Amino acid sequence: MDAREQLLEAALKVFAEHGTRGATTRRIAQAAGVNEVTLFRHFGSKEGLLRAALSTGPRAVSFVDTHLPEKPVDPEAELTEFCRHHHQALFESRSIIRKCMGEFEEHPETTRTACQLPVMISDALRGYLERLRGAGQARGDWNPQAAAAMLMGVLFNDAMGRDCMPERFPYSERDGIKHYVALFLQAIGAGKPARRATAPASPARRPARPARAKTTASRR
Amino acid sequence: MDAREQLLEAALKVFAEHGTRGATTRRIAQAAGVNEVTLFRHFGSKEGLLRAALSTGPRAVSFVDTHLPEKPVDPEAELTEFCRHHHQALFESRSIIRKCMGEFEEHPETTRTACQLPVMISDALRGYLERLRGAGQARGDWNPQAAAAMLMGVLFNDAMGRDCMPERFPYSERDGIKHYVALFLQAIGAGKPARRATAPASPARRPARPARAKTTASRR
DNA sequence: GATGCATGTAAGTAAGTGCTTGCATCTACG
DNA sequence: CGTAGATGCAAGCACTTACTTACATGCATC
Repeated sequence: MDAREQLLEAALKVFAEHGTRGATTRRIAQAAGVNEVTLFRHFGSKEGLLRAALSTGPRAVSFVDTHLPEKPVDPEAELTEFCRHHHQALFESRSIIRKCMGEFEEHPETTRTACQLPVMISDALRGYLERLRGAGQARGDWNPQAAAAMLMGVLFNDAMGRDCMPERFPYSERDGIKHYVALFLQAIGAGKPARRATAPASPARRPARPARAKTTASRR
Repeated sequence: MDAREQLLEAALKVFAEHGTRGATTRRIAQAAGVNEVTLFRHFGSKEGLLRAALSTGPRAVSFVDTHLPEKPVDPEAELTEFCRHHHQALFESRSIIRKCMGEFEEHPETTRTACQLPVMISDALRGYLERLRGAGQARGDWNPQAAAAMLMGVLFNDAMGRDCMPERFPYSERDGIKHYVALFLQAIGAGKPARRATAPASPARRPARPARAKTTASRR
């Protein structure tokens, strides 16, 4: 309603499509349905508007809540939940993320602020993985930071590549996450124990794993 | 030497720094040490120059050789080799890759051609993983496409994020790859079997694994 | 020495860009 | 009613950008 809000919203949208250089004041004003002069009256300059839009927008779009519990109970369910939310957030903001990445060389400071969020999420995931292993729900001497990078890496890769190279992601978003989580659980030694797949041998018992609070739904 | 070559080289460099819109003909000509008019005489238009530069440049920079053998022998060594090369290629071209990604919405066709390479590499990796499992060197019912996405995802994530969010990658490039490969081997059921994590005991012999053609260097 | 070819130089054009100015209009509120 | 503040509108300004034109220069080859 308010011209100011409309401008912020339009700025974000035009920026996502055309980047800083392509987001001309004329284009933004038109997208906002507002006179170009009003833009300068409110924000002083194009740079001011973009800064305002980028500092408020993505903060609202994304979220600090990682959906990872303090005390791990059901790693598969919890990681799936995390992946779904994180992937969705990435996919929704993919245009803006790509633009920010592309402008890293020219506007490092803008990109830096945009990077704070993934850094925080990565930290949260790393902490969760450490707790998981501490509680004996995962085994191995893997590096938690690298493991976090691995999971967030696939999600990022999927969210960024799904639209521009669909051949690489023939499965649905939902199935993809299932596959990623299953692989990841194996990687951190928290996967399903007995697995006869191709070469069955002895389904050796796996060490203590606390009883599930709530079971996960899917299991193929 | 040749003005044409200098222009192509300069175009690629300026594009990597400023993107399509920021790569002005003046800037490119100056970077090439050539008169601006010469640019138009050779390539007709800025678009023509950029197209020529982008179609020759990255093809030379990257490589189709994935370093993955037809017959898997030593998965750890082979995947490490693959990761090193792929990561290095990604990291070296990170500026151009970021720019292309950022311009996907505006120039989908350009981005599409840039995407052909990762698609091919992904296919090669998927094939390798299938062969690996077929030969009994990996176990589990994981999805090969998703597994390929997982490994390429971390590499991509690392190569793109290492400079703009170093907090997320506190380890060296080399160590990172070691961690990723170790995690990945576990994920696809090709990791080291016995693993007492924090408390090492007997360096128990590992079960049948075909004799190494060439041994890998490091082993932590 | 003459011809042709690649390049440099100078100038200019039309369009777009960020931003400003001056003035008219509308609306809310005393 | 009157006034103040927010907005629209038209025009313009200084600058950049892609691209063109016209002409001069160097260099190799016949």
